Amino acid sequence: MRIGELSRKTGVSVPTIKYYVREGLLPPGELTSPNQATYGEAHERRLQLIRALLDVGGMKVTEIADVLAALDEPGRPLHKVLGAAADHLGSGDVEHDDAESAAARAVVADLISRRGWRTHESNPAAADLSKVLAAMGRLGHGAFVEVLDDYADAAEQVARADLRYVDRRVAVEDMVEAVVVGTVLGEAMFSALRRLAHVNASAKLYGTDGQRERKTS
Amino acid sequence: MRIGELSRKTGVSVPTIKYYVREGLLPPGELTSPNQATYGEAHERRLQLIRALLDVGGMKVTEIADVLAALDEPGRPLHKVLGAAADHLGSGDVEHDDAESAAARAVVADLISRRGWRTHESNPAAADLSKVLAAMGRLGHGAFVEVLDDYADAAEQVARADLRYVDRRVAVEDMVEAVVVGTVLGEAMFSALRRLAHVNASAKLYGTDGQRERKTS
DNA sequence: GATAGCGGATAGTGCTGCTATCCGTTTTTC
DNA sequence: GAAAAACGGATAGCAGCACTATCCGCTATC
Repeated sequence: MRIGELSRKTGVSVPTIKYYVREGLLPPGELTSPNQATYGEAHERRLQLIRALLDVGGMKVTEIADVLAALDEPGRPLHKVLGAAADHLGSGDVEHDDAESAAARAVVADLISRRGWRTHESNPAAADLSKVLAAMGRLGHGAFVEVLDDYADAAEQVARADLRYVDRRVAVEDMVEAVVVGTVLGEAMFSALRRLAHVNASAKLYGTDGQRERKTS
Repeated sequence: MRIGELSRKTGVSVPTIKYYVREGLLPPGELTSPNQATYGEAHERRLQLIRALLDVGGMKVTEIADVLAALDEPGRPLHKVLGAAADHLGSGDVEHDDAESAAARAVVADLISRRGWRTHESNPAAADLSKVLAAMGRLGHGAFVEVLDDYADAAEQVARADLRYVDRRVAVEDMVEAVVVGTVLGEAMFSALRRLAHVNASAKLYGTDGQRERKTS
């Protein structure tokens, strides 16, 4: 397959494919002449993965490059791949040093120990959680912690479902990719489901349907 | 309060505050002279909200402008505010017209009817969900639909918790804002919790702790 | 042998979220 | 009451991102 066909099959323009190769997202095609190359199914699949992580997962090109590099490494350390994939899910690195932040960190520490979670406050996700809670506190929505355990229950359920899916994958080769897809696209999936459930729940409560059109900017 | 103090209190630089005013995110200060203005607590709070939606919620400046404009409208139509807030959560508007998309739409329609959700396929969230499922299908992870109901259960639980929190707000004034904060920051909160739960679940299963440091690029 | 497509390289684009600079005025400080 | 700082308002510039356009000399194809 030459680059034009790859472009047609995936819907990604030829210059964009070249760009991905330059950025290390996509391995270059195999050269048959000094200036001719062929691409295989692996390239097609990888392009689909790139577009999914980019369009649906909302990842940045450099983040995707990190994930794919970790994915291609022979001795893939799972936590490295996952870490690269999770980086984009975190909040910005804005540091606050106020009372809200301290209180939020305490709440997170309590949550972790209360639920017996085998993790530590040094986990980036814990820091992100603190940031969210601190921001809520600053906005006068500190009472949101009252539903924290409901959220945690739901998160545990989703995590169990993710593991169940990954565990079902027989080949270890596919497993790492399954984890990445599950983590990144699963996030988008839950987000959409949450909005649907939200509409449903408020329809039941208030009798409105909450339908609307997508903004067409 | 003059702009310098507002800047010091919120940690937002003076030029950035001016920029937010220009973009309509923040109302201008009250003029005391042709070129002097004062700001009140409302400005301080609004700035905190802007920073939270921007840094933690990952919203764009124009999206925040839409949300805040809807929030300031006298006869706030809740679904309009929510819609503006939800726009940023959607996936890109990339249209595919393949078999995967059709199958995904069917799965979504089935899910909605099976769960008796009071919504319709025309809901943007339903379209987003279809896009996610279609992308998974294209990647050979179509089997992920097997955990769709676990996700939906969790989403329902989170939606119920959100409504419970919002319902607790006595003043209707604060309610709309509570919905926005709950929707946008709640998303970030769940994301962090999911990652924590993920680490915990895989630690229980595989005995690893999955700890890692945040990339410092 | 013409024409289309190719690989590789470099430069440019549109958008986003600020940041820098300037102006003339006002407030503060000494 | 003079110097310095801060201010409001306007315009211009910047860095990062995800491409996109153009050009080159070469190659596959009709």
